Amino acid sequence: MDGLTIQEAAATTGWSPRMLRYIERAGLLELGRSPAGYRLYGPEQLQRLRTLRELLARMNFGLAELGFALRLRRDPELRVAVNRWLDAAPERPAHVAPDDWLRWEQQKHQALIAAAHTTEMEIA
Amino acid sequence: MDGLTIQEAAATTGWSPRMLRYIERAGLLELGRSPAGYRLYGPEQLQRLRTLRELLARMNFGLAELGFALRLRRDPELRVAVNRWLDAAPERPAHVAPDDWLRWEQQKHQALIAAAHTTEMEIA
DNA sequence: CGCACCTTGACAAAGTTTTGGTAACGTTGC
DNA sequence: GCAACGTTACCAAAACTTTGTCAAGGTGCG
Repeated sequence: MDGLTIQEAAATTGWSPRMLRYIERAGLLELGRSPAGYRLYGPEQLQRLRTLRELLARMNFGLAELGFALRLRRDPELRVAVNRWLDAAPERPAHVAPDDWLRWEQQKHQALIAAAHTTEMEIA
Repeated sequence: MDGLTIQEAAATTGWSPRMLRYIERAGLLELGRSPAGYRLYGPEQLQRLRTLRELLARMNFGLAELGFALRLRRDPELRVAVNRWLDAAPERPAHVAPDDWLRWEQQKHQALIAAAHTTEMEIA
């Protein structure tokens, strides 16, 4: 059988087995199965899982959001509806820093504020 | 001054004043302000707010997700990164119903399962 | 057989987001 | 000037997501 088992995959990708199942459930990764139903992680899947880690960390978002992006590209009706709504949207990105977005409102970790790179350099 | 105050807007759109501020903060709606700093809701904004309610209810997602869609269309780097990752993704939408997505795992409201319209009619 | 792994399903601790409230202070209009 | 509204900032309850863990049972292999 070609493919690592979930525990081996966890070891080489840094995800926990629990999260590997979660990711599959979210529709973000398709896996082969052994005759007995064991998940099989091939080189391609392992690569994708590692990339996924970097992506989420680097761009600062989560599985739910990626899941929505996927849903968006698969469901034309949804895509149209969302785009239509957004098309009438603000062109000037307001004053919110690109990192913030839907993630403020937790003035608990106010340390984050320090990292704000005020996007204010194209006024004139 | 043309535009309703937040309380009036709340009354005609069905959102609470709290949520109207939240929506603005999320970058999903741009508002004019009175000289004194009062938010001003014009017909256009009111319309958008009503549409927004329908959209979220009908397509079953939330403000966070819409915020991500907005972020996605404004941040090219993010868009490219996400698309590149998804491009290597499963073409056959797995077996998950379009409503589910990242919203299962709460077997508490199992009533939802009844509404699942199994997308299984193009096998042969 | 037996041990270490896999499966799914459930419960639940943690962590975040969502939403409401309240406090402190400014504005509007009678 | 006072009542009814607006503003922001903060705290906190509720809801949801994320992640771990455990139970009941199947698989792989020495």
